[in-house]
Amino acid sequence: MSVLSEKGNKTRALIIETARELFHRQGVRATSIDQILEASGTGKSQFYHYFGSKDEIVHEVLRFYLDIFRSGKAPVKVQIENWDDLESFFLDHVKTIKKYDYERSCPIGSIGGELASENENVRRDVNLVFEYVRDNISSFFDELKSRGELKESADPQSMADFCIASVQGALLVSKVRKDSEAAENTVAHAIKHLESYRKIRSSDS
Amino acid sequence: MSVLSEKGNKTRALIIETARELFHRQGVRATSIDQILEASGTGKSQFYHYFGSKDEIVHEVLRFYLDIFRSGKAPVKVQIENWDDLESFFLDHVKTIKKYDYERSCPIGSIGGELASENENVRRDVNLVFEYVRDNISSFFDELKSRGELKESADPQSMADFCIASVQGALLVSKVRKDSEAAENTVAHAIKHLESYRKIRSSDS
Amino acid sequence: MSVLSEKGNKTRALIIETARELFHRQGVRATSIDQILEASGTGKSQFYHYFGSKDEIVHEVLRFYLDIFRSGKAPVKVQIENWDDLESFFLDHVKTIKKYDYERSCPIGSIGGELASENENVRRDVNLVFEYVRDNISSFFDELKSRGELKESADPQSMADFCIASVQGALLVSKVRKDSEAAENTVAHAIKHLESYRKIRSSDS
Amino acid sequence: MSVLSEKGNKTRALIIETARELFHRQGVRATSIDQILEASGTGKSQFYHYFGSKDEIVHEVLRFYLDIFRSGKAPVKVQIENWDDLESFFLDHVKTIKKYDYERSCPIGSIGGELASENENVRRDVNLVFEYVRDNISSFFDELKSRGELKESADPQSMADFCIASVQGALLVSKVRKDSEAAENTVAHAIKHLESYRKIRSSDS
DNA sequence: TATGAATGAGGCTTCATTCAT
DNA sequence: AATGAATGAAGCCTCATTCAT
Repeated sequence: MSVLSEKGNKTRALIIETARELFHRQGVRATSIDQILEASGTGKSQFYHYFGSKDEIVHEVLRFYLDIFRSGKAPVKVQIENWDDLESFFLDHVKTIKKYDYERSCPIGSIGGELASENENVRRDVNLVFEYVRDNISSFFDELKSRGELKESADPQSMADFCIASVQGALLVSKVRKDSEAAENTVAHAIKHLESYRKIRSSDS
Repeated sequence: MSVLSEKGNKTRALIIETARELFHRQGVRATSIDQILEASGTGKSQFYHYFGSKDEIVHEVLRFYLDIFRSGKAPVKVQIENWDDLESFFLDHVKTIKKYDYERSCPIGSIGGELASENENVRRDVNLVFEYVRDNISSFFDELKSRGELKESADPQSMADFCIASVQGALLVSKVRKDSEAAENTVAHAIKHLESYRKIRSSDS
Repeated sequence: MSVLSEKGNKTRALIIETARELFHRQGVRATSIDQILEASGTGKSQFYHYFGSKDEIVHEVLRFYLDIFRSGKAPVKVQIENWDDLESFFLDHVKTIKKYDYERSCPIGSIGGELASENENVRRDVNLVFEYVRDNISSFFDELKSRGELKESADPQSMADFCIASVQGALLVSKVRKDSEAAENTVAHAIKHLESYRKIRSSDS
Repeated sequence: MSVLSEKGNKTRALIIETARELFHRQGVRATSIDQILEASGTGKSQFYHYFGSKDEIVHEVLRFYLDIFRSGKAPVKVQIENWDDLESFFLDHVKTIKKYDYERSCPIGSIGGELASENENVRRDVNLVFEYVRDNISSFFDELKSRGELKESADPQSMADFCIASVQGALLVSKVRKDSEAAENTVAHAIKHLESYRKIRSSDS
């Protein structure tokens, strides 16, 4: 069911995983196909046996991200059910890039930043992921609102947009700064802002 | 005083300006030196006469951005003196990318996103610009605070980080979405959040 | 008896037929084995089960052509028995390429043109077909001559050479021109020339 | 004025000449760019300094042929002024391929045969050369006719088509046969046929 | 007999950079 | 200060063929 097991093929999955890691570490354009194959220990033209082009593997990588978000296997859970989940959404993003010593930003957003202007398909793929996340977050706010736990002025969609953009910005700036400070500050502000829309503060948050 | 007039050389300035535009439109790696030269109508080795390498022109482009921020000639003013200026800081960013039909994000942040991981010098150059902007914004909050116009809980530095990150995120997401909505929503929330730190609302805001 | 039924194998026949069509449409070098397999719906190593190499399938395709000429199943009959047959030989060639909108030339001659210089076996295979056709045509002229229906100056072999070459040239030029005019003009002249060797004009021509 | 001196560049001319020779010897697809560069002693990427693609050098080679026909520097003169010239047109073609031991056919026609179906630009380029030759030949017949030296039934255009096609066919078949016989027979017949349209036979033919 | 994964050479093209003039 | 030819490494991709199952 997952992208990787779709053809039950290990090599294919290995190539995707290797590409994903390299794209995240150094960007798509900075990653050559030879590099992917060398890093994955795969022979030269296996790549084109499984993927028609470099574009296609970018597509597969983005599909992979959408997939792990959907299945909840991503390092950041996007199925937000309570304020704790929302806070984790922000904090886990920061925690994740900490693993890479703040030398990387969001693997999805960075692909978008690099390629959206030159490749419409990639732009759409990235957007699909963003939309999935946004829909999940905005559903949470919808839910809250319908339960009367959010101020009337709160607009779920716009708040979800704010969540995604502030996280993207936080990660991008932390990469440029090579430290966590800006990211931590940013998400702290974001969380505080969102909570300002709460009407009643439940004890579980 | 400006980077472009430094050597009183028009060709050099033209190359920088052309490179800047192309880097913004399609990214640094996607822009070849040949393309810069063709677009600027300059000959092949003009480039290597003025710039030692491609890295160097990236450096010059980033220096240019720092320069126009310093001289106030940038499309977005970063010398914030009042709440209107702060609001303009956000709105002008959105207004600026509207000119490009939301097909571009921040020209500085995008260079950082693309190259910070592979080129430490570029990372530092981008960071220099971010720091300049952050210092200006945080000075404004410092000033407010010293005048007692900001709540005690307000932390100027962290608020400035939030400003930069949310703008970067807003522009990145708008590029992926290819529309203004996410960016507008994001900056609206950001502005609202920052204003929540105001103690007294002056009539000029 | 036919090449295709030799092993009673449908897959093998299908591959040959598909290759034949693709070679005719786009040339041998322009046709990859993968393309043949995809077009024929056969698996990758089916090919190497039946054929040892790409060269071998070219050989089989040429054998196929020789085969259909021998069995009279070719779109052009080369067993010439009277002047009508000879005229048909020319006209049917033109009629045949008309089906392909004059975008192809002779499937046999074009393989020769493409590969004769680099592959001696192919050259011989093509030549075998040409010889078969020439022998048939020259037999007709021999027959006529022995019946006293041809002028003394007529040389059957040389006339047969002329037949083949003028047809090959007509088809090649029509492909380059992408219309029938040159081909029609050429074969009309060829026919007229050949008939100039007739001594008595029978009513059936 | 010639294609080769157009940019006054020796390397460029050398590449074209080398490509031309290799295309004639082994075909366009069988000739790699590396091979052209190695044979011409040129560095690897000089090719792309002068030519945008492999297609472009095919174009240049065909332009070269048109050029030498126009300037009369081709091994075969196409500016036909009398019957001797016409006869030479046929015989010189055969003489020319004799130099290559009948292992090549017409360098122009063979490019057409190989690429006309897949590359419309090449088809047009080849056709341009064919048209130039045809126009020259048909002008000769026109001239004859206007002088009353050709039978009324003679159609200059169609006769010119016949000339080109029979030569193309003669050369193609001689390559497949690897000897001169078929070509010599074919052109002899062609010449004889064309002369059958003469009204008065001058002594100089 | 059949499947498709694996191999590796080589093809076309792009690129940053250097050199000669 | 200026021109553009030359260089060579590397990038993306295609191909014929072999191997393991």
